[in-house]
Amino acid sequence: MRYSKLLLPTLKETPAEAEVVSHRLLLRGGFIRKLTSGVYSYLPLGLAAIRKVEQIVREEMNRAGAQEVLLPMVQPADLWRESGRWEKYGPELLRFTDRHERESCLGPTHEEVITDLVRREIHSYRDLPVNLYQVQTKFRDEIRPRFGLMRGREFIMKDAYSFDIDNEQAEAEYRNMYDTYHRIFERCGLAFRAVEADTGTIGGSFSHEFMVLADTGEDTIVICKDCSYAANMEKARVKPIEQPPESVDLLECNKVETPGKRKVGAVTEFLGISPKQLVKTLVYLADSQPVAVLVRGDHEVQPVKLGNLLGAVEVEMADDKQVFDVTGVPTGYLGPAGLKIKLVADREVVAMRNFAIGANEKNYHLINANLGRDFEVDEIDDLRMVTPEDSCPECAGRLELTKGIEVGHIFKLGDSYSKALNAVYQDNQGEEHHFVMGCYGIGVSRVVAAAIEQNHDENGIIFPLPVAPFQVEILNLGLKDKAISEVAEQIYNDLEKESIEVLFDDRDERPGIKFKDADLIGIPYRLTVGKKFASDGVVEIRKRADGHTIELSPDEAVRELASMINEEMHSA
RNA sequence: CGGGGCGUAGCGCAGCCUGGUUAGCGCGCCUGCCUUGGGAGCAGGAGGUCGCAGGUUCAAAUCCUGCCGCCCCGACCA
Repeated sequence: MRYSKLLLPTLKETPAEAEVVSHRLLLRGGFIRKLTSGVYSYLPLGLAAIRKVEQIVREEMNRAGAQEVLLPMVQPADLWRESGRWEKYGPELLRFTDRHERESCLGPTHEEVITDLVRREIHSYRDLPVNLYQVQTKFRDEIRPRFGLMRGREFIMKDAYSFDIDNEQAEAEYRNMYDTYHRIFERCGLAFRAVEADTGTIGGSFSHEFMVLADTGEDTIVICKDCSYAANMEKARVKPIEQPPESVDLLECNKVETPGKRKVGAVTEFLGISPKQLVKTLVYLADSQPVAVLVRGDHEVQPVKLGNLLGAVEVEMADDKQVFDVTGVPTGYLGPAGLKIKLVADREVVAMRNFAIGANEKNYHLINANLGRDFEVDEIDDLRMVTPEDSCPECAGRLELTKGIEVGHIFKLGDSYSKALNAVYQDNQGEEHHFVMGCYGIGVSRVVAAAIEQNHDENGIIFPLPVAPFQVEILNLGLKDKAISEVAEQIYNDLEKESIEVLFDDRDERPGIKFKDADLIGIPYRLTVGKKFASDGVVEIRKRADGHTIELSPDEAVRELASMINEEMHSA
């Protein structure tokens, strides 16, 4: 492709709206332009990168035995009512009515549609298992779109749905997809990790997220340095402590005045104890029902774990006023003893002895309180966030917290959708069973953003070869010099003959501009034809990632590039 | 939705507080000259409903009211 013919409007300055690096570079590099909040147009370079990811995804999905389909984006409300999600899904589902007043929505995901298709077309165990996927634009009316392609309202997603005869087969397919996802992200040249994840609103029994490791990621994940355990913070288990504490004498529980001491730090300092000897009482609203949660003073509640324990969809912390309305106690002095609302405790609290709690009275705390003697709780579970001080729940090894960008998510769905939509097949006895389903998503457009978040420097993008819009960029720095231009043209033709994807910067621009643009758009290999050819008969190959430069004759350069690229593409 | 901020040329901004000529600056764009290994230089030029609608005023980018859009911080997710 000739640069002079390409719509590639690079920007010297960063548009004010872009905060994160991938957003900035995608805008500056002329990959995308915003139409409206969370909705972007893909320009040729942006599309090329998207296509690269799509191609890898298709090859690996096909290899894994899945078949590609393309499902409608506009979906009837009735189908969503059947699954119960018309009510459940919330405002993220963009709803509208057509001219006949039929209610519809824009597909944020396709469990309903695919299950409907399969229930109509597949009736026999002989046609199973089946895994159907598509690559399609999804629309989710995000509360707050941001970060460019990282969290748009409209985005390109690969979603796959598997239908199996039983759990065993479904789990085999889940593993198949787990392996396939590993291959996909490896081929994309990304550093990533599969982590145990919460199943969220899609539901189902277990699930993994695939996280691209990048400091700018929105999710915090926990990985074990000593084994393969990795999990999303929402899900990360805390290793149960060895039971129970040596026999400690239970001291007498006393009320002490703690004037104005509300925060854990202030209270413990005042009392001369460690935050580990205090239990804090936090009030949450779980589907609007108040519940008090007990955790050790230096720990944090993990709301998703709490929601799972309570079977609640929405869990939020109560504000000071709500707390007072529900308990009659100002925040800072809440305690479990005598509280009238539902009370749950983190597992670790059980092992504590003689600890401090709020007295449920302004300016007072209780010391030497003990669970079982001074108060009871309704339920006990792992409810806190893990910390780097915890050890791995699997191997007791060292844990590390890192940031990640979720680019893929796989779920074992079970039969929740097939039951809701009454999707059944007959087994070899003629008996009807519900399909056992799984679903598997990859945020294709997000993968491109994540690749940039993970691979860039101060000058611009450094694309991994497999997802780069072009593999090589040729700079002709001697446009007015016939000999130089002829060689540049020759190399361009030769590389294209080798099926190498090449962008040829043949613009009538000064060298500085070409170099800066080349760095910005991040094509992995740069081949410069300039005055060194005139003087020494050599051209220059430079690797964007490490700046490594070699000088070769034009013929050698073509051969060298072809072999480097081939090797790199096939080593993954 | 709650909290904060912004809307002036394609992009980045100044001007607004304290109303008053042809609304500026840098980058980009067009023409010519010149230059050609890291976003050159000179000369000339095009480009603006000052987000929209009302209002106050002799006079509004500037003051007031309402609306719209966008960005950032929290709850959602590929």
